[in-house]
Amino acid sequence: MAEAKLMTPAGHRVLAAAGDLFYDRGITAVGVDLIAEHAGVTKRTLYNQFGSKDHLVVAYLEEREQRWQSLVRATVAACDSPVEAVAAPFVALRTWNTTNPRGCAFINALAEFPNPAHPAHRVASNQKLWLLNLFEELATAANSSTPAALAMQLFVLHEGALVTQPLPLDTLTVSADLARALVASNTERGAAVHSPS
Amino acid sequence: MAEAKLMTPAGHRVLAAAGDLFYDRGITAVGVDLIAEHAGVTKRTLYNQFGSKDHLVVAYLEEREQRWQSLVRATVAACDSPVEAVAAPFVALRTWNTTNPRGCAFINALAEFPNPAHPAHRVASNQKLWLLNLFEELATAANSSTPAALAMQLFVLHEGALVTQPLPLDTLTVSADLARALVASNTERGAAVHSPS
DNA sequence: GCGTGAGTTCACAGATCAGTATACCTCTAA
DNA sequence: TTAGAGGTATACTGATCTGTGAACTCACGC
Repeated sequence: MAEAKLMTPAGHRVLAAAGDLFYDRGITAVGVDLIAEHAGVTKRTLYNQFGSKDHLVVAYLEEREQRWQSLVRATVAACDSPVEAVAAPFVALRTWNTTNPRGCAFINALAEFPNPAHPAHRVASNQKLWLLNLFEELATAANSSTPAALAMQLFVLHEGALVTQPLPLDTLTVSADLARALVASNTERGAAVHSPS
Repeated sequence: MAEAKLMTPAGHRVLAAAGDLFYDRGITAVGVDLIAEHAGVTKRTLYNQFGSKDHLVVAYLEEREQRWQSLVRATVAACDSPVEAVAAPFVALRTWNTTNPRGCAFINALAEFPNPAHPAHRVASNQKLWLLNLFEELATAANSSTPAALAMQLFVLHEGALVTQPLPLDTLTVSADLARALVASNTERGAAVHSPS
């Protein structure tokens, strides 16, 4: 991730081309020849920069991870209150979806690499746990009575909205609304629908 | 689907082997040679029975679809009340997960075949819409005030529990509990946390 | 001037992929 | 008895895959 600065111009073009192609068509469906061609670069250069396709896949996922986490953090920082901030990832997701309409790259990577030992699987898995952890931090900061349980609920809602994105349904609005209702009933002293066990 | 009866014994073995391998390792990662070997069958027989790998993939998804829908319907039928039946797919999912611990085959198929024109994409997509439709029917039968909105909420929760299955978390309990709370507040005349728009 | 590193060109290895061809075997039903 | 369906065995095609080898160009900094 910190290697972005010391990456060569051709390396950046390769990573950009790989990003578009992997995300649009799937990782295993895209060959290195196609990536090199789209980057206007020789296959030799690709291998000089990244060593192997697996390493390129990891770089692709880490690049997206960084961009997504930056967006979420900025959205959290822009919130007026800690309570509002708990639902910030849902707001960030709405922004994100406008430029990333083909579902979640990490979920797709988990599907394409079921083996937990595969480096791409680990990156994607860690990304999901990062979000769950963030929800818990935000819930704690908002004085939730049961931050861990609330975080898990929000996490499930978030992933549900993400994974149903390829379908012609507006699930994001549904899940974001429900998330805000859960946050409200779990932080204010109002009547809770459901007190998480 | 109805062709299961007129499938040859070798054909059944092929479909069974393909089912295991596709589900465990991913579809594109498994070649026809491996399937034929695991089925104790010649590649010629595989092609005589299914014509192409794509057709075999479709048969694999349809077989799982049939098994999953049967389980859900049986779970619905075993419920004592219409209100209880609305959450039946979550109960069915708990049973299903004990023998299918590697996530949702349809979500994985959507990730592996992003092209909506691909027959495997269509089968998987239709399966998801079937579940959403079932939720709406169940919600209507339980006298929900807003069955379409409730169904969408339950659907998102269900898919969220499914997609987070590869992670070491018990998201199913969380989403099932929350689902039941939503059903209760949307069918009884109790205080609703949130009235869906 | 001269070396160094980034990039190119292009050929090629070795594997694996989906799918086909040919010839033979065996059981059943007409 | 014989035809045909289901299956086996084996070799093969042609494409595509990841990855490498070796020689070349070019720009920049000492």
